[in-house]
Amino acid sequence: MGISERKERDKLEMRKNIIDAAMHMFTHEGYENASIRKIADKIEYSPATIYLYYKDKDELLYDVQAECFKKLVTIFKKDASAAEPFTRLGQIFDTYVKFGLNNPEMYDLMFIMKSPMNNLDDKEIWKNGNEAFEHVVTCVQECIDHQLIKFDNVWLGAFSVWGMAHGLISLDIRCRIKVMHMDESQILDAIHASIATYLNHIKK
Amino acid sequence: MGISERKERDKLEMRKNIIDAAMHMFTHEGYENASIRKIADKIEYSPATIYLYYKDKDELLYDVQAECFKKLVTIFKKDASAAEPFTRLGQIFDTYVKFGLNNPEMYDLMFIMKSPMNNLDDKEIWKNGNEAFEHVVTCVQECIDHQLIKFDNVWLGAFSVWGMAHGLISLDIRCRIKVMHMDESQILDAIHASIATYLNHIKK
DNA sequence: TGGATTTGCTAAACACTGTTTAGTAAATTT
DNA sequence: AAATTTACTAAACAGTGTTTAGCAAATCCA
Repeated sequence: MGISERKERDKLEMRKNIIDAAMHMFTHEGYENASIRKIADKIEYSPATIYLYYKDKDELLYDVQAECFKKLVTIFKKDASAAEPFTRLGQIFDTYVKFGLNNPEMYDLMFIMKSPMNNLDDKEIWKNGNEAFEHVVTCVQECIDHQLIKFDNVWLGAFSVWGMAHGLISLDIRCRIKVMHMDESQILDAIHASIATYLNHIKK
Repeated sequence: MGISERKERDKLEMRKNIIDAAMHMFTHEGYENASIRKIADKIEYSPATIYLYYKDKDELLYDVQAECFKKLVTIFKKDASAAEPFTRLGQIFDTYVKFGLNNPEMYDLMFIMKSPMNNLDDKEIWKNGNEAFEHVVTCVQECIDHQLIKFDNVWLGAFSVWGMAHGLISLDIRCRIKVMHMDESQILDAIHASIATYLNHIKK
């Protein structure tokens, strides 16, 4: 009997429906305005229905986050594909920064907001972020193998690179760069200059 | 007549009262549980009273943030006071990281949360953060003057240093380091190792 | 086919949140 | 002593995430 299979499909379709609505709400109206009620409105169901498919808002946001990471990984594959490892490291940096600045709401959900991480067990690995991070790890590993950067520990290298990029982006997104007398384009220049300088500093 | 002066004092005292209660609530129960109602409860006034002294929650949090920065600057003066600039740069780094990891709620309010920055005009400078940042700037300037680091632009140097430190701390505070198979003490080691490595890389 | 049961969904409520309004009692001024 | 200003609050408004009770429609079993 294919009924239970169809129901399984329906269930997944409904979840997809909810995720899409949430994602749209999120990127077009901002997180503040993406309430369960409004998401429910968008898909023309009652708010309570969402709780039949998701235990709470955090669980839903975790799935939306997964969607965001799919986009980032796709962009990584497209725009950071140079064969030469150090060149690719630079591309990864640029792609990451561009993604963050062009999609602040997504970046927020992926790397800044508390919410979708609340449900994650302390020991559990963060599946959503893992694939994207592996891109960095692989690249850093190749750089080390070819003696292109001043790191010998992969994790340390990948973590440092990520840390620098995230620091710059998140300070900007959360409006903390106002300690300097800079307008928007100057800030952008500063971010890119910082990254270029950093790459220079770790280059062997 | 000293009456209006006393009233001015009373007004300031009340604001101090509110700030202290908010700060306590914030650091002891976390931001999520620091509602206007609970802060009002703590100082034994009605919630509406707080709105006689602050236009909204953001404005209050901005003052609490100021208090947090006072603490950071005090610690900077105490624990990052080496005369030798590059040594001091390392101390600033360590102090900053230690402060962030020991006071995640304060760090959140100072550098991650959207809230207290909402009221700030786009062109307005961020007074709260400025003094602390000037510590970094001064130190980086001295490092450049003595040709101790591979930077020639002060702002770029200070911004990069800050970006790296902030990136590592905020990824940790917001539970994003779960991409690596690490327990808490390993993460701490990774953060310190990243900073030590970074300092090594920018050292001339 | 027809009655029992399960499924999918929702209206309404609960317990919160930040914020505003209308009104009151006390302090101050005239 | 009367008028006015000040300091404060109870109650409401509009919103939030979430739960509960109940209702039709689809499905299952006789």
